Amino acid sequence: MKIAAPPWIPQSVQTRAVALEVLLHGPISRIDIARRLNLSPGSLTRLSTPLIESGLLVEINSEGRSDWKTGRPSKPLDVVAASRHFIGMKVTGEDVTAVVTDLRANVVAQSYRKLTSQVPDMVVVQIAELARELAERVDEITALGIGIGGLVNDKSEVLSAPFLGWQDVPLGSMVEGMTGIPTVVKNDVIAFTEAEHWFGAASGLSRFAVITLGIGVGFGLVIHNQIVMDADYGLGLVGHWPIDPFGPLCPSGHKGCARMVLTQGAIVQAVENAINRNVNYEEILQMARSDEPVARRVIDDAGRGLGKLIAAVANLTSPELIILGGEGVGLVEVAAASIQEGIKEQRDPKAKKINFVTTSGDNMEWCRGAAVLAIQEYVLGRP
Amino acid sequence: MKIAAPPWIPQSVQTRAVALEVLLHGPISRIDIARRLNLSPGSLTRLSTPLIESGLLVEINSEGRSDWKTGRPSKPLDVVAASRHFIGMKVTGEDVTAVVTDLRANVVAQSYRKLTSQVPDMVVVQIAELARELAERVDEITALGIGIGGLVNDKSEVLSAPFLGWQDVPLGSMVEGMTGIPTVVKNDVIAFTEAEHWFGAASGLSRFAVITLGIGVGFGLVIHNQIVMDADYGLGLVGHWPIDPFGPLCPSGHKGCARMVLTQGAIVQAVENAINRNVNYEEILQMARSDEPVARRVIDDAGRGLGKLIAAVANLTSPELIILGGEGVGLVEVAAASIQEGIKEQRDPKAKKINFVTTSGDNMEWCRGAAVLAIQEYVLGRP
DNA sequence: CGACATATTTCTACAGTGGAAATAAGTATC
DNA sequence: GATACTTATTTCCACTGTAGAAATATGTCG
Repeated sequence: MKIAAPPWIPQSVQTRAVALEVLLHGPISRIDIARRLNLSPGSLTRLSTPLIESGLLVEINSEGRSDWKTGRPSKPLDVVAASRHFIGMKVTGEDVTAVVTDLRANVVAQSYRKLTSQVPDMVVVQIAELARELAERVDEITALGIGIGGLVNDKSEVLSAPFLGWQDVPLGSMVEGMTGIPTVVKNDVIAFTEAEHWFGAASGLSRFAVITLGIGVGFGLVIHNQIVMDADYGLGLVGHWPIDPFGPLCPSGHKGCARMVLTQGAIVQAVENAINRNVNYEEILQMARSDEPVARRVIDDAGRGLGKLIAAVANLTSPELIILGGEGVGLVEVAAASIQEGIKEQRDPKAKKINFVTTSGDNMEWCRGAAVLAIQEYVLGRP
Repeated sequence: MKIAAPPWIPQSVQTRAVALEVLLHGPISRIDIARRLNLSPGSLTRLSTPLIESGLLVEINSEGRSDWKTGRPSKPLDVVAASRHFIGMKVTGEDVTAVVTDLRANVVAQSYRKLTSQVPDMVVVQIAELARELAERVDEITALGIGIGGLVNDKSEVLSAPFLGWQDVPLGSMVEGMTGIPTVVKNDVIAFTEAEHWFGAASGLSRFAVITLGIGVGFGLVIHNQIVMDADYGLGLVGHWPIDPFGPLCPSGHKGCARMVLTQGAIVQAVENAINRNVNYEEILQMARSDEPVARRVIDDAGRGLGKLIAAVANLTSPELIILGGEGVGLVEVAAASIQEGIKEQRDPKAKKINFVTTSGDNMEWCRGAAVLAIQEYVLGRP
């Protein structure tokens, strides 16, 4: 397992800016970079040359330039995505899922480990084993990112992780100590949001929101190109969002809050209570599709609630896009009509239409998000 | 009436940054500016000298430096606030209120005019008269800002202003043409928000929210030091915020939305309906204070609703501060307890306490806000 | 093939920066 | 009151990174 990697070209602020521009905005010509960064063409030659020589960037053939014909064709620059590799891990109360990605967060390997214990020291051992296993599959690993549901401080210390019963666990430094790989730990929803921002549906947007459905309800917000976060981030405040004044009571004494209406657990519970037998989430979605009345009703209630939440987010933060993700995102397709109903209830008809998209709902998305944490740490350096 | 004013020192980006730092963060020593802007002390001498020579900045005596004793005392720099004057106007369906302020948005004169017509051409004539009248009271006017309730495009064109029945009125250029004063027009809540950001309770904060109560319910949001705004801004989307599922029906068919619960008109209406006589808003607040049951109930319902709205804003946007303003802000003191109740209903007890403050509720605040639009336009120049 | 259009490179003058050292202006100590 | 000390500000200089002009590269079009 090789860990060291060529350092990101930290030379000047502008060199970094150029490299970042190429990383985020794909193959792009020098002249376009110059325009985006307000630099002269001459400066761009100066800045890009050492990046190409170092092997981080390459010139590629422009090929199909449909809109332009005349003039010297540009030689777009692109990052050599495979020149660095990163590990991303998602830690839950039961298991650790992990992927290896390249610089553009493309997944090149993955693995999984069931937790045998929730004691921090034991978990760290399993994380380290998993990291070692994955590191064998590529030349070298540059950095490791871990996403975890809970309150995380300063990219390393887990202040509280309810699913693991953790309190004040310096996970980042523990893993770093055991693996030797530079490690960054952050909240899982933040990781997911950053991944969408850099390499996902929100690429290029400066203002968007993320709502994740799964075990809990997560919320991420990017405004003016930066994630919005404070010390409370990770408590899952949006899980308390009141959706149905007559809904089930949550442990905090709230009636019908988001986590009691939108989560997979809540939906399964509601249906099971009514039909008196065990079903799983996917089955419920299927039942709703074929208009089985109980499932249909529960799904529609959730859809309407989600619509109201979407509208609330849109009304307060005006995102260009809302991304719906998480394992429970299957709801969105089945409840499409009731989501629109919910939106309509809370949104001025004169306001512009709310754009939203769903992600695949694949569990690996969380790992990819964690890998993006590592990529960002590597690329942006100490802020 | 003199209009021309010494131009803001637009020389270099950094010179502007220094001037802005002094404008916003009051008397401040060169060394502190250097630290804030990440510049060397030497650079600060270079940058500040021409600003002092031009008369925009002055050295003042440091006087009481309570925390430090030894070393050469600093000579803090301050802007000569009285060196420029600005007009700020708030236009409603019935009247125009206006103030003259200095560079720090301190009010030095004010005036008022009842609108004799709502026809754009006539309104512009009255605005121009008012501007001329105010301009006589100071040496010269640098710029004019107008705040208006509605959708405004590009600092000048009013796309729609329901209270005036306007549609696509190029108010900015009309006023500029008639007065010769550089004019900027924006939404009134944005103006209010910017004023709080630059010179009000949110000075120095990078993330805060504003909720205004009055004829309508307004919402302003600043995140990462920039106002959050899109093309819909000015529609008053937060006025549709659902507060009471059993509340009065609004013209858009929403039940108990914010404007039907929180506005002065809604509160007066609710009380009058119950007691069968005419009362005004201030009387109702007084009645509630002495626990008159109808007023108490209406005020408490509004308070609880406002609390829920405050909590929603806090849950989604994590502001460092929420500022409550507008003519109807008297509600906040009288309904303090029920506001806390409303917050409690929607906020995780583990989340940190929400900070909020109220402004005076003086109508002049809107004008001051409009003046800040003019100040910003002058200081920041074309962006 | 020559005219044209656009991208990229080369070259140069120069503005703006950090950093060291000097200077200024106070307090603390004896 | 002299001296040491502390911090703010200024002076000065070497140097980096920039824009901008001009040259060059490389394609399309007629």
